Amino acid sequence: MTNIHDIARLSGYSVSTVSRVLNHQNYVSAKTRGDIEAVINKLDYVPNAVARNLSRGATLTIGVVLPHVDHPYFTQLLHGIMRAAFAANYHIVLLPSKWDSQLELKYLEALRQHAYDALIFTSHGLPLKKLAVYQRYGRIVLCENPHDYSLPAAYAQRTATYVEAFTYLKQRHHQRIAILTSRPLEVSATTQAMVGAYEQVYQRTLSPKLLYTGIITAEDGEHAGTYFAQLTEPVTAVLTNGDDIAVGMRRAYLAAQRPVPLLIGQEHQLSGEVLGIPTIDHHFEVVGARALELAISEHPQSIALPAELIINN
Amino acid sequence: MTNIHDIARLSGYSVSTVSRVLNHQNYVSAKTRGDIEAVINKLDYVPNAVARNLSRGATLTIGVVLPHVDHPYFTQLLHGIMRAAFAANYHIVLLPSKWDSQLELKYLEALRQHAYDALIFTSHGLPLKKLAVYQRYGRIVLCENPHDYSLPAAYAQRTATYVEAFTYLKQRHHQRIAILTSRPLEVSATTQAMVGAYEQVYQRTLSPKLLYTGIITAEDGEHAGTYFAQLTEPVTAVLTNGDDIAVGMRRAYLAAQRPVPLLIGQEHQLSGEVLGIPTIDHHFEVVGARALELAISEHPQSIALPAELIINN
DNA sequence: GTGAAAGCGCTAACAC
DNA sequence: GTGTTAGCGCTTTCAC
Repeated sequence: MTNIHDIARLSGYSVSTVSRVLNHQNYVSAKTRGDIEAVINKLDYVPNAVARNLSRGATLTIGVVLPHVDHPYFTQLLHGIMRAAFAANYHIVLLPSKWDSQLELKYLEALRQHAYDALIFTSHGLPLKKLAVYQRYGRIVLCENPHDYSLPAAYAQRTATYVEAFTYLKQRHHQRIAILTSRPLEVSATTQAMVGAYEQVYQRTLSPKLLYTGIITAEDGEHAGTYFAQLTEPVTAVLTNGDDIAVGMRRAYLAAQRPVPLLIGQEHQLSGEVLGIPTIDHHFEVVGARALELAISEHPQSIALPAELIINN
Repeated sequence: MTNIHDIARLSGYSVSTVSRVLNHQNYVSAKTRGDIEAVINKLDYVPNAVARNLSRGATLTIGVVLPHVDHPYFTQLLHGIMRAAFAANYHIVLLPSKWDSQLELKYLEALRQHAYDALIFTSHGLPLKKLAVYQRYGRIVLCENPHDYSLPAAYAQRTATYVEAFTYLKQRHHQRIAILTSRPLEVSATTQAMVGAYEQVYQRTLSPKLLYTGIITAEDGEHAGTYFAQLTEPVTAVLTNGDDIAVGMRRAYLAAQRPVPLLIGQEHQLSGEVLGIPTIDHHFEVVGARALELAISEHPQSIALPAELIINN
C-alpha cells in the first residue's frame, strides 16, 4: 500500500508539498508539481479516502434515505440531488429504507458516528420528532414541509397549486370531483393537502366516496377509472396523483365508452404530455437540488419551492 | 466533540481499555466495564466511524452498483444483499448508475481509494474487461456469469433452466414459440441465453419475428400481446421475461378474444401466482446473498446458483 | 486485567 | 515555494 510518504520520499519533496499537489492548491512550482505527478503516476498512487476524511473532519458524502425508487417523486428528487452533488463535488449514497423505522434509525446512528456529513430524508417512517432529536448529531434535511419542527427542508409548495387547480375547476363549473391518492388521509400530508385545497375552494367537505386511495400505478388508475365510469352520478373532473395514473383512468373510461372527465395529472410525465393532459409539475428535481444544497450549506433553512399548474400541456 | 480520550480520562481508565469495551472484547472486568459504560452513557458518546475505519483498515461497507430499482431482478437481488449484509454486520450503500460508464468509473475510483471494502455490480455499462482491471484495487463481485473474465460472481444458472422450459414445451408439441425480452440480442446475455436455449432444444434458429424485445412493463407485455393475438399464424407458447409481463399479454389475448397461448413467466411474482402461470424462479434473493458473502469472503470464487422451472404455480 | 505508545494516511498550521 | 510537525480518533501490539 503506497502512501503519501512514499511519494514524498521518492520525489524528494515533503508530504505537505505532495498534499498540495493532490489538492490542487497553489504555491507549488510547475516543476515541483511535474516531478511529483510523475512519481504519482509511476506508482499508480491514489490518496486514501478514509484518511482524508478523518484528517479534514468531513466525508464529503451525503446519505439519501429513500423508501424505494419506483415512483417519479423519488426518481426526480434523486436526479436533482445527484446533479447538485456532482456540481458541489460531493458523493451521494442511497440508503434504502422501505419506511422501516429500524433501518432509518441505523442511518441516523451512522450519521451520529460521522459516517456521512448529512442525511437527506426523501420520506420517512420515523416521526419528525425523532428526526428532529438527531439534529444534534448532524445535519438532517427533509423534502417535505417540516411544519412545527425546526428542521431544514426543501419542498414543493403543494397546497397553493392544488388550490389553483380546484379554482380552475370551479371557474369551469365542475361540482362533482374525485381525488386519487396513494396513501390514506390520516397518514399522508400530500393527501391532506389535496383534500384541504378542495375544501378551501369549494367550502364543503369532500365526500369519502370521492376520495380513492391506494393508487400507485397506471393499472391502479385504470381500476379506479372502471369504478368511477359506472357511477350513476358521474364525476366531471378528477385530480389524480400522477400523469400515468390519469392515463390509466382515461383508458378505463374509453373502454367503458363513457365520456372521459377532465383529468388533472401530477409530475408532468411523458405519458400525460403526449395526450395533452393538464398536470401539476412540482419540479421535484429542483427540490432535490435545493435539498442537497441545504445539506452542505452553512446556513440551513426551510425552503418552499413553487409548483406549477400546467393546463395546456 | 467528545472522543475516546475523554472517556478514558473521566472514567479513570486508559484508552485501550475503553476501546476494549467498545469492541465487546474480553479481558475487561465487569466493574471496569460498568464504570466505563456509565461514562459513555453519561456523555452520550459514540466512536467515530471514520477513525475506526482508518485504524482497522476496513470500512465494513459494501457498495452496490445498480442501474435502477424498478425491476424485480434488482429488488430481489437487493433484498438478498441486505439480508446477508445485516447478518454479517456490514453496511451497504446503493450507488445508482443508470448504466452510465462515467458514474461506474467514479465508483471504481472510490473503491480504489478504499471508500468501500468491495463493490457488487448488479449490472454494468462498462465492459467486463474494465471491471476486471480494477480488481487490483479491491474486491469486485458480479451478479452474472463472468465467462472468460476471472471475476468473483454469484449468478443464476439461466441457460439450463431455459433449456428445461423449452424441453417441456417441445414434449408438448409446441412448435411456434415467441420470446419476449427487455434488451436486444446483441447486448443482452439474458436474451442470448433464452434464444440459445431455444435453438439448442429445437435445433433451428429462432425467426426474428418471434423475438420481441424492449419489453419492460406489464403494459409492454400487453402491447406485445395485442400484436401476437392478431397474427394469422398464431404462436402456441410464449416465454416472457416476467410474470407481470405474461399477465399483460394474457389480458391482450382475452381482450382480442383469441385463445391464450401457453405463457411462461419469470421471477415468480405474485401476479403470476394468482393466475397459476408457469414461471422460472431465478431465486435472485439467494443470488444477492451469495454475492454479498463473496464480497466479504477471504476466498472469492464464481458460483452458479440453480434456477427453478415452476410448472404448477 | 490494564496501560503506554506506536501507528493508520492524510491535512493544515506554522516556520522558513 | 517548500518543509516540519502536530494532530484527526481510533485499534492494536507489547509490557506489566
